[in-house]
Amino acid sequence: MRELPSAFTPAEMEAPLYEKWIKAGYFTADANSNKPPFTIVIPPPNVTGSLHIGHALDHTLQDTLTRMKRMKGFEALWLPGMDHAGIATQNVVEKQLAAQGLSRHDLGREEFVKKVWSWKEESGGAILGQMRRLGDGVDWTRESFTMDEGLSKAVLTIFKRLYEAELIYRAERIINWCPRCLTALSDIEVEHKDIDGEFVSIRYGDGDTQITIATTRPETMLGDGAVAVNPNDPRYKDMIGKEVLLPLVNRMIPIIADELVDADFGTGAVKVTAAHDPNDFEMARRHNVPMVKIMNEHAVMDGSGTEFDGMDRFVARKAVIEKLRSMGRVVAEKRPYSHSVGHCSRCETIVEPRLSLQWFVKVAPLAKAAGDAVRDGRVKIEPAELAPRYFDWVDNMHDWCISRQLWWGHRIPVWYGPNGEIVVMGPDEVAPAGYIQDPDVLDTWFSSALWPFSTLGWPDQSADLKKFYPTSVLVTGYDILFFWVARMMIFGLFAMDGIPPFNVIALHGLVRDKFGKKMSKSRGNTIDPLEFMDRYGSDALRFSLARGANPGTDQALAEEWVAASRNFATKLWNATRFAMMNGATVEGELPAFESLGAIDRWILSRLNETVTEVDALFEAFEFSRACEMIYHFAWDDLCDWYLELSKESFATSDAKDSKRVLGFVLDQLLRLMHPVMPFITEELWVALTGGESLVIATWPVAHPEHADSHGEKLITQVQEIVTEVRRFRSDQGIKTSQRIPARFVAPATIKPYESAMRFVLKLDPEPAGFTPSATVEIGKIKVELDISGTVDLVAERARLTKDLATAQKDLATAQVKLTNENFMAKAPAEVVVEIKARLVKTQEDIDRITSALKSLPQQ
RNA sequence: GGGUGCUUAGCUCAGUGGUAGAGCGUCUCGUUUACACCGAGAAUGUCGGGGGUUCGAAACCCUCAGCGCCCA
Repeated sequence: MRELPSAFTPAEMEAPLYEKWIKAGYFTADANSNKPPFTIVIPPPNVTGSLHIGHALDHTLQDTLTRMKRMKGFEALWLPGMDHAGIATQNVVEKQLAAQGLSRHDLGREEFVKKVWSWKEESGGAILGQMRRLGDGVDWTRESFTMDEGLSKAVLTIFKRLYEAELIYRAERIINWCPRCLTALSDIEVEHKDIDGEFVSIRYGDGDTQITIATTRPETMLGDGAVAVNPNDPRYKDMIGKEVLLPLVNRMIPIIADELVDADFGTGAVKVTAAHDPNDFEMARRHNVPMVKIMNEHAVMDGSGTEFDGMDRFVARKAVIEKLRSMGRVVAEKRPYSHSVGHCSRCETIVEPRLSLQWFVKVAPLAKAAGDAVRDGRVKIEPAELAPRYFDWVDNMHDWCISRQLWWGHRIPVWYGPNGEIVVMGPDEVAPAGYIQDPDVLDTWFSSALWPFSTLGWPDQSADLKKFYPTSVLVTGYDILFFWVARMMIFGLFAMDGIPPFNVIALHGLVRDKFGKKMSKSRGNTIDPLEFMDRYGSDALRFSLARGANPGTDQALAEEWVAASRNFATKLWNATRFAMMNGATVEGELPAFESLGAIDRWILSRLNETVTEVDALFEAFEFSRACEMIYHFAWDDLCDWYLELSKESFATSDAKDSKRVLGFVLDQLLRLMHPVMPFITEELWVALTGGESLVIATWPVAHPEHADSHGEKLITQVQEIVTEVRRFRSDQGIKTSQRIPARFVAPATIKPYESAMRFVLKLDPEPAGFTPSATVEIGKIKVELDISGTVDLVAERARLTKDLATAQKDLATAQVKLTNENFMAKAPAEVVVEIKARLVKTQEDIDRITSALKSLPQQ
């Protein structure tokens, strides 16, 4: 057993501990072991990203589960890695090039991709180092990257299989286009935000045939192919089938009828711009309306054949309105008009719906399977209340646009022949000579969706895949339920013959600021987890996050709370140090439970309850409640009561049994806390036990034979006595350090703990001729005190009066119930018994306090 | 507009039928040899409003109000 330094210093102690674990290879999983597997794949962070507070939470929970399962004897694998983040990464490197006045086209595709790889090697993956600081017990030997050779092979394999199953197709559709990133986006890469726009009513047509449409995007009228009204709208019934003049363009366009048009919205007539709006596109397909493109890829007006060509879309909007106004065709203008507009989730640019030829995944049949896996219970969503959100998403999923007009990513494995042939190449297949590969790459999430099995070696039937698939649990924020989770489910079920990629989806919430506000750069209320780790240690940050993590709900985080967790760590440190100084030991058998004193039995009983509860709570992903229990056991039960009540025996006897009990309790507590606070517990446990490492120690097991309700009641009484005497002392203004002669008048059951109580309360034995000047009564127990000087009668009267009022209130509540016939007739017997007991006790209290008040000397 | 959640102590949140809880903060006292990153004591709530079910409601139902999130 070695001596503990006087304080825990995270900055010095954490990094070497992590090194120790890595060197020992504790986190390296063995696919050939005969232990049952426990697998978590990390939701892959972005290669350009760094650790933010949301990661810190997500990782803390995953690490907690993995470490606990490892201690429980599972072959635990927590697999780390990153995704290649197509747009984000390409943006980073293009920015660097731009600084030198270059574009990616100056380099050419091959050179540019090389450049991205070297960026990745030099500056990518900052988050990996930060994960080490957090203490993530991941298996670095299995670190994966979506662009790795093996994972790329998985991408080619599944693409080909999906294509052959006719679940991937190419078509010209309206997609979300980012005019800045110059690529298509999927629906989930678009964020809808309300903006202050305008709503303009424009008169189309002349003479007899006139109709007023209303729009938020006047500039797109240059591409209109029709005007649509609801077929049941009496205002326009007669106009259906007629043609009106499209102003500015001077083209005649038809008036069509479609159910999609909401007669109550705007003027009830809408323009149909098939090539620039998804709803219009649908209507146009039904009615054979021509699709006129009037913008180029930069969202600059192009091909309209009007004076507006060459203008940016927003410049053109103003110009078009101005021109129409001058023609007297603007009937109404509403400004500002708040409406929802899609923005590129990467660069915030307003997305342009654009008609273009892209590759899609046909998701309906796949999504149905993903929904069913949860519906029929093969996959559990925790908390279950969030399942409806999942269903809502998978049951209404649109086809997924997977092609991206980027260079960084998995290039679409499709080759086009000279006569329009299309061939799809799997891994190791070579396209026929003269064929040209599709220039686009796949959506990053296409490869992320394979993560739970591509990282384990799929499509090869590897040992890892056999041992560790399906993964045990996916831990992630509910905010990305749609992003990765649904897609991993879809592809996992397809690729792995119907076996879902995880058994449980455990969802947590977002970390918010101390007032519960969402963190954002613009608000300036973001929290940097690295700063908090610097200041308070990783354990403190982890404990704060885990303690706040109620399933599926957001949590607030404040610096003061992380400081409080650090204080808790320090408390634990000092308690262990104190225990070791007093000879706490883990050597030898634990003494027979029945032979122990009530204080020792009590702490063992409390430990048993804590172990049982904490284990169940962690298993149920109830991190907050588990941490809460640990906190109260360690601080209240162990430090405030057990250690305090034991001090007297440690000081005056060899306390052999207590030393062994204390050693046992601390040993078990440190094991229990290790998954959440790995660093400090490791340091303490090794010092206390001389063991190799907590990482590979066994998880505490419950000791039902230690459950001791009688002992617990006894100590509860002891606690009441101590608290009441302290309260008396405080009310009387007696310093805690002042010793007071006292006499205990207590039943035999309490007698054995009198000396411990005297020690805690600084009460001296009564001298000869002891005359008490005050009495503190707790039920039938009396503590008579001889305080030097006079008793503060005012304070004493106040104390007793307050107690009397409380007792009288309790008595009244009990009486009301017991005189209620309905209550007596209908309430369960055990409740009635309880209330009756309460009545008796409060009545006794009242009698006792009343007489104490009477016997108090008058001023 | 559709869906969904929330409203409990100054702040952030637990608490799914039997006398309202925690952490942080606040107030008072205290250098008692583990710990001042500490100890002891204290104060603080018509559980958003209204109605209902029940012997009994913070909890279950209805309704109103306010706030939030997701989707469109």
